[in-house]
Amino acid sequence: MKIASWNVNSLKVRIPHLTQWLSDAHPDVVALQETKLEDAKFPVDELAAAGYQAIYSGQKTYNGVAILARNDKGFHFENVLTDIPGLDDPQRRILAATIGGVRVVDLYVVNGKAVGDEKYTYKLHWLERVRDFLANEIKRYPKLVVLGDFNIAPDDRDVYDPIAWGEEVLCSPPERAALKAITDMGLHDSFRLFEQAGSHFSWWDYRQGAFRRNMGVRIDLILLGDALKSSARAATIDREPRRWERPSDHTPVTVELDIE
DNA sequence: ATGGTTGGAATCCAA
Repeated sequence: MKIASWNVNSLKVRIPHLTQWLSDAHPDVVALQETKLEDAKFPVDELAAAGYQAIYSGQKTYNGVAILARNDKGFHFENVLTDIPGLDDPQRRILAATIGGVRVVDLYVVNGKAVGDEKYTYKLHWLERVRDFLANEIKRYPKLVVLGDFNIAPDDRDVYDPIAWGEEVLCSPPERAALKAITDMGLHDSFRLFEQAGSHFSWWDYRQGAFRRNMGVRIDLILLGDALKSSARAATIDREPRRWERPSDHTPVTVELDIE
């Protein structure tokens, strides 16, 4: 089973990129973030033509998450959640479903803007609620995958210039501690099961030729529960779509699991 | 220190 995550930064603009990449990479399950589309405008037909069914939780202009699954595998979306139980949040940032026996939780973590900003405070609070939610999810569904745009670089290897970046947003100790509180529950960064070197990034700023200069950060993650860790066969970052015309500022990340 | 780019909306906000 091949599972991917991609922050598309407007699905309306990126439908050609997404359908091209689906055709190239043939993932079984894809978690999307920043669709920026109301549910009524979700491109169900275009994705069906590409061979994928979808669930989605969107809003106008901001945020928005979706999960795609290949039609030819006979997958169904079961036990779908669009909110953290008990958290009343209009921002569409979480979507969970069970697909082929695997629990998939798609997250679009709050960016936070800057350390100390009210959005940063909201980010840390939101991550606490996510941690509590995931503690219950992993009990109920040991075969858990948590993936998406975490808006946190796990450590200095995941930042092009950690000295310059310092303890700014995406790298601040409280954010990294919030991520560690999640991974400490037995949710493993799949990319680091295979690759230990730095300079592997998933997001590059649109400005100043950042992609060409590989000035990026690795903030798009796929976490695997203990029960799936030994099934992992590969974890990759596909830089190719970032080279395409009018790209998202993020590129897709993938994990291959040795399960059907 | 500042500004650089993109998307979606409305001529500014979020990333």
